Amino acid sequence: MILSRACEYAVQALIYATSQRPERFLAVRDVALATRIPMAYLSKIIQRLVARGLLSSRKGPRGGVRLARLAGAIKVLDIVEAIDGLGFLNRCVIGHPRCSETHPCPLHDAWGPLRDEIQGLLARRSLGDLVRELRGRGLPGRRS
Amino acid sequence: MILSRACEYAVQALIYATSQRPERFLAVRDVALATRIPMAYLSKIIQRLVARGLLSSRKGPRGGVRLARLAGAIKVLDIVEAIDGLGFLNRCVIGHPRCSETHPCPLHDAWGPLRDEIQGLLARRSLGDLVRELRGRGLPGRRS
DNA sequence: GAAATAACGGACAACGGAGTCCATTATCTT
DNA sequence: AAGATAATGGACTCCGTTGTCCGTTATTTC
Repeated sequence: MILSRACEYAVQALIYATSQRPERFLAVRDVALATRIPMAYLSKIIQRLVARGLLSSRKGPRGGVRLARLAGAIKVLDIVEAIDGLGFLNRCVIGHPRCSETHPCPLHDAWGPLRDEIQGLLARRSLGDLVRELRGRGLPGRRS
Repeated sequence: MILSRACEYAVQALIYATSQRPERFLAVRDVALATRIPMAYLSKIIQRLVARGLLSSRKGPRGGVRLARLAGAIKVLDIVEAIDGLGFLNRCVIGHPRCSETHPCPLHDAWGPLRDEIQGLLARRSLGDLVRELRGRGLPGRRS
C-alpha cells in the first residue's frame, strides 16, 4: 500500500468536499456518510487537515468544514504531505540503510525516475483536476 | 513505504545470499550479521522464502539456506509476491472501494501506467541482475 | 439566556506488522 | 551413540495504525 488508509480517506473526503459547493460548510458527519468512511476516524483526519491549513472549520450549528483555498490550489501531494509526510518518496525501495546517490542500492538508478514520476503526478494534480476528471468522464481532450 | 519492512529484509538477504557462492549453505545467523537484520525476525522471513520455494534449507551442522534456483531465475517480483503478495499492484491509489476499469477513480487513468512500470521493473530484474549491478558499478554499458 | 449543534481533544480498544524467546526436530561430527 | 549445530514453529511482547467513545468548547438559533 503506497498511501496510508488515513491518507486515502483524506483524499476521498476532500474530493467530496470539492464536489459540493465549496462555499458551504459541510458537517463531518455528512462527509462520513457520503464517503462511507468511519465518522469518528474521519473526524481525526479532518482535524489534521484543518491544522495543516487545507480545510477551515466553524463550530456550532450550520458549522462544519470547507476548503481553505481554491480547489485548484490544493495538490494531491499537499494532502499526502499533511497526512503521511513525504518520507516515502526519499526512502530506498529495498530499505538499504546507506542508499544514496553516491552509495546507490542495486535498484536505485532504475527506481529514481519512477519515484520522480509518482511525485510529479501527485504534485501536478489538484483537487480541482480530480473533480473535473470525475465530471468530464469520457469527454475528449482530457490531459492524461 | 511501498514494500513492507519484511519484504525489504527479504530482498537484502537474498542479495547477500546471491553475492556469496550460491552453492554453499549459509547460516541464517551469518546472513543476519552481514545484513544487520534482526536475526530472529530474519529467521521468520527466510522460513517463508523456503516455504515459497525461493530458498532451500538444510538442518544441522554445516546447514543453512541457499538459493533454490539460479539467481537469474528469481525475479524481484517473486520475492515481493512471496512476502507481501501482489495486492498493492491492484489496489486503487486513493483506496476507492469501487475503483475499476469501468468505474475508475479520478487518478486511475494516470496511475495505471505508473503501476505497470513498477510491476515491469520488479518483474524484469532478477537477483542476478542486482548483484551484477552491485559489482559492475561505474562500468560503461549498463542497461538503465 | 437556554438549548441545540458541531468541531475539538483526550483516552481508550482492536488489529496487524515488527521483533523476541524458547522448545523441538533434523542432521552432522566425533 | 552422544553432543553439537542449525532450521522450524509456536507463543509471546511491542508499537504504530486504525477505529471508537465521550466530555469540552465554541457558535448559532430561538
